[in-house]
Amino acid sequence: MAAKRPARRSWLFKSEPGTYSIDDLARDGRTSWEGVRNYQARNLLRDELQVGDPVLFYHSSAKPLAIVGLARVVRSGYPDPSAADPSSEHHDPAQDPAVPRWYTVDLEFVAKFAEPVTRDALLARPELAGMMLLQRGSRLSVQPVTDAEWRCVLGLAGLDPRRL
DNA sequence: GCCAACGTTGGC
DNA sequence: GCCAACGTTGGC
Repeated sequence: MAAKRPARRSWLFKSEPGTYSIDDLARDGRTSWEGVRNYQARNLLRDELQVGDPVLFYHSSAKPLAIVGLARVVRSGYPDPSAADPSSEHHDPAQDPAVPRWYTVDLEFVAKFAEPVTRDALLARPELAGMMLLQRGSRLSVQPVTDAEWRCVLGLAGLDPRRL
């Protein structure tokens, strides 16, 4: 029997495009996802995200609200350097330097959708009714995405999930 | 700009 | 450990 490999999991990252957009990621090619200051998201970044995991990139507080492209995890969780940097707006003065409190991962640009998959389009799909992004009050900025949700979103984007 | 939802903080 | 106050997120 083949050795069991941990299942690859899919994720959704939220970002306000005025802060960091899919175009910024396309330009940079790769970025460190610094500044997450929520323990639930921190736990995912630190413990769950693995190199190679695919990521949906969502624009929040934007027009339109939409999933706008794809990224990939290229470095798994490591201590967020901005937390220990007094000059950073994300500096956490309460963090003990010896005990990192916040974590980040590195993302690589994969694709920008030809047309954004809008929140309205997502809401119109019955099979996405349970998607975390669409639950009221869901504020988590890093969210797990099921395989079925992933396939549905890529279908809405006009992409074949099997070819990625 | 409003406000619901939710997380964090701090007094007790 | 409870819980009220407060701050933030983010859709509308």
